[in-house]
Amino acid sequence: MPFDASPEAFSDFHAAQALAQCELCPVQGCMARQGAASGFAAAWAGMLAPRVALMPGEKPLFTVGERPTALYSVRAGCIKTFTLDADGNERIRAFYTPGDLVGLDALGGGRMPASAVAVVASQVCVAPLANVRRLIAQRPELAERLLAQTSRDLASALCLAGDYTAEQRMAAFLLQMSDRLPSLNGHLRLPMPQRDIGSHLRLATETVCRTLKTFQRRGLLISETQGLQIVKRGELRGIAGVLYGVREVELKFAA
Amino acid sequence: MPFDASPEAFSDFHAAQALAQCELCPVQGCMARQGAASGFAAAWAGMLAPRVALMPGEKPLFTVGERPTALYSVRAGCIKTFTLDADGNERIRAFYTPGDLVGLDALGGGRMPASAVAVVASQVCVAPLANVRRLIAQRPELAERLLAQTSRDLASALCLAGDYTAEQRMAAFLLQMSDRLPSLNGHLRLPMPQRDIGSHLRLATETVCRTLKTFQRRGLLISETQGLQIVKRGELRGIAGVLYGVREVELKFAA
DNA sequence: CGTCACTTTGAGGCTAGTCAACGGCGGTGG
DNA sequence: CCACCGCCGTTGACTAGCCTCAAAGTGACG
Repeated sequence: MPFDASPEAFSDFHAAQALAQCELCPVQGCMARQGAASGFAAAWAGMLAPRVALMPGEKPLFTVGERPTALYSVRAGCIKTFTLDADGNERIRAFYTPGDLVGLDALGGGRMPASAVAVVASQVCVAPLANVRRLIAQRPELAERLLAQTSRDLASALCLAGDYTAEQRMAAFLLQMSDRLPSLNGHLRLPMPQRDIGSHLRLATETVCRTLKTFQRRGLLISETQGLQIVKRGELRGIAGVLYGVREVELKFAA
Repeated sequence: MPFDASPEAFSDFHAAQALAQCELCPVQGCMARQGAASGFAAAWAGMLAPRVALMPGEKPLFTVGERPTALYSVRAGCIKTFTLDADGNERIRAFYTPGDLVGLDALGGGRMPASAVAVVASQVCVAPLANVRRLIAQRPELAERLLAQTSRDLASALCLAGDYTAEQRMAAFLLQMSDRLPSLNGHLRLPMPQRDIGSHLRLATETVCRTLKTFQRRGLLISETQGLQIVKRGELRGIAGVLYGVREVELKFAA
């Protein structure tokens, strides 16, 4: 198969994603909220390098140890970042879906802390760091947005670093994905295989599978080929607990 | 004992820490490197609220769920951030030692994702967010520094989120602490009890203790009352692997 | 219709957690 | 000055959750 990830080559599903407008981009996203700063979007868009298409199995977007040269805004598809352990196994650090910024964890050091490849046919916008720096100097609000996004990533990474059971992790992961991925009337299609989910959540693929089955047996969801349907979102939230950003539980702590 | 954490009340050890100059502060830190921007340090220092003294067991620096109002630069001592799980157990998200910035993971959301208390008698500089924002508008390089620091925190949090053994975690933690804490000719004094270390590394306190003993039995370190001495730093690095930012191992991956 | 990657299921083992008990140290009060 | 108490660290025995290994089932695709 030739290297072809143009929108035409996408499935219907991905075509829908590709059509998502640039408001998805966290850098541009809050424009509407902030009103003003009308020239900002144009300034950001104007410094982007040409968009890049990525297919799974193709060349990585970047590789661990490289010098960081750009930030990447996911426009369609799904990107994963990972490192390899001593046995050559992937340790997936994060999945990035349309609207996410890839590369924020490299801004502090001189080296990429991970490699990045596409999980499915994907498109990313490339923002060269030199341009980003220049734009920051002109428009400090860009820095604030990047900072806010990095901060959110940090908060969720710190959460994932905690000690939670397989069910808690899976529940939180599914809820998160259903928030971030477009669902076609309730049917959620997970772009990554269970092996990747496990590698991200620190679970064996067998455990991922078994946990899904358990959830299904309890009627929390219906698993389908290459996807699933969440039935009892509330109960999943209860299982995920703190891992899913809901704060109702905190009232208990006062007691 | 009254609320008194003035330098005079500190032990010799903490007094030494308190004397650390403001170059520790990551916001000011790279001044020397960057040369130029001479007015920057003064601008930063000028907008700081009065320094705060904290004692363990006293009122938290901030509490989970609060609206973020400031960033905090640790000047002396040790601060930990944590949340409580359903059973009321602490889950320690991070330790902050002199030179660290606390609160970066709150910049993206409207709520503090954790509470913060002192582990030992500590002092922090308070940088009100309103002032920070104002200063960012004037001096974009501040945003870049905060971004770099947040990015580093993110990279290390993503690392800690991975699947590693008790020994790997402990080795990485000890190496990190020996980098960040002042050591008196090789003698490293850990400010936090083993229970806290375990809560941070997702290990039972018994496991922390056993792992330390194992390291000692192998001659990697000598554990002392309230501290330890690292003997074979190289071997500890080998155990920590990717968790400690050393990249030598990567050569193996090429094969 | 065969291949291949992914998913599913079962059996067994290991890491680290839990539970329980003890020793040491520092503070506190008689 | 010493007995007491509480926190912390230490050690052992047992347990549980999850991983490993193995093998069969399923779907996508050439």
